[in-house]
Amino acid sequence: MVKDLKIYGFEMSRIAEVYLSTLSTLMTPLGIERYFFPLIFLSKNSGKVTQKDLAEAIRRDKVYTMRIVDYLCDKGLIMRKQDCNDRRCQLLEVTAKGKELVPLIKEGIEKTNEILFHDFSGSEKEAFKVSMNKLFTTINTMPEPKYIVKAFKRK
Amino acid sequence: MVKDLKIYGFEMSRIAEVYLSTLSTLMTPLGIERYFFPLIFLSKNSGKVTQKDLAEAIRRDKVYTMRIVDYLCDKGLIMRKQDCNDRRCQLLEVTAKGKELVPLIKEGIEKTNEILFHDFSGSEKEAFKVSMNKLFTTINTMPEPKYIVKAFKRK
DNA sequence: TTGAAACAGTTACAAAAGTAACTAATGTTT
DNA sequence: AAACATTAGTTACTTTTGTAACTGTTTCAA
Repeated sequence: MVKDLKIYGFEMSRIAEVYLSTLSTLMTPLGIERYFFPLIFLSKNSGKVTQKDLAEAIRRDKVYTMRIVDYLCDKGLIMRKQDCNDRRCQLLEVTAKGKELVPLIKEGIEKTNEILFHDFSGSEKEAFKVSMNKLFTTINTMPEPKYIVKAFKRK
Repeated sequence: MVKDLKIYGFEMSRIAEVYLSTLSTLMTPLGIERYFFPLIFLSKNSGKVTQKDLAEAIRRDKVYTMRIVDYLCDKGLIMRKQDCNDRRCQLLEVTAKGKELVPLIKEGIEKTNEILFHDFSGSEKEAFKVSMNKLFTTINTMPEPKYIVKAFKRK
């Protein structure tokens, strides 16, 4: 057991990097290089969510989230709209261009999954998905103050 | 199948982040906040490898690798030693202090794994490890030019 | 043997991400 | 309703990471 010890964090960050850069390479010619997950989230909730809601969905701070929104606005994929009820908020609306892109992103994801999981059997894929969901649930419900800190501590 | 589509890259990068920051939190009081994998690699090959070798092992460019070496040197965990045969190279040697740290890092990894995989059965853990190895092998043998680019493209 | 190419490592600059302080709007308390 | 606290979003600054150009050394072909 000790002999087989694994630093999953190291491998995972490499795999995630390759995963996202593969997807990025596939999608760049179509007009979006990153922030696929946020765009998909917004397309499901177009006009109904604020930056704060997006920040919660992607579990990132509001500055990072604002940069994503800036990026997607610059690309003409979403728009900020003032919320009439609360002028502090802005509702995020996916444009026609953004909506067209979503199915293409999903194709890109499928293609990326095919590349990376090419040697996985159907049941292996299924088991892996279940495991990832478990891990994701675990990290999203962890008692923050005890162990978890920001991505990396500064002094 | 399409309905259950998953952007693994997004989840993985979050999981990796939490994983490494958990480990970081556990290890910081002991004198090392990051670069656990490089130190473990170097401890297995103390005095026998160069920065280039380390760069290959962690699959990173040489500048990033140099920064890791700087960090570990600053902490007094490794030392750069001129290679007499080739004065371009420097052999990386783990200090006594560094060697003492390695088993503590392994304990930290075990503890981190326990936290993150607490709801995994033995066979689930085993299957997950196999899957991660497969993925890691896949990304390390991928035909670079076709799909894979750097972590993120700049213009 | 010498001059171009390759190589290990470093430096310097550019882009991205994190942190904290700020602005403007809304809520709350007395 | 005035003073204070809270909230959404932004700006400004710092740290980290990526990229390219550079230095000194070695290799190899003419």
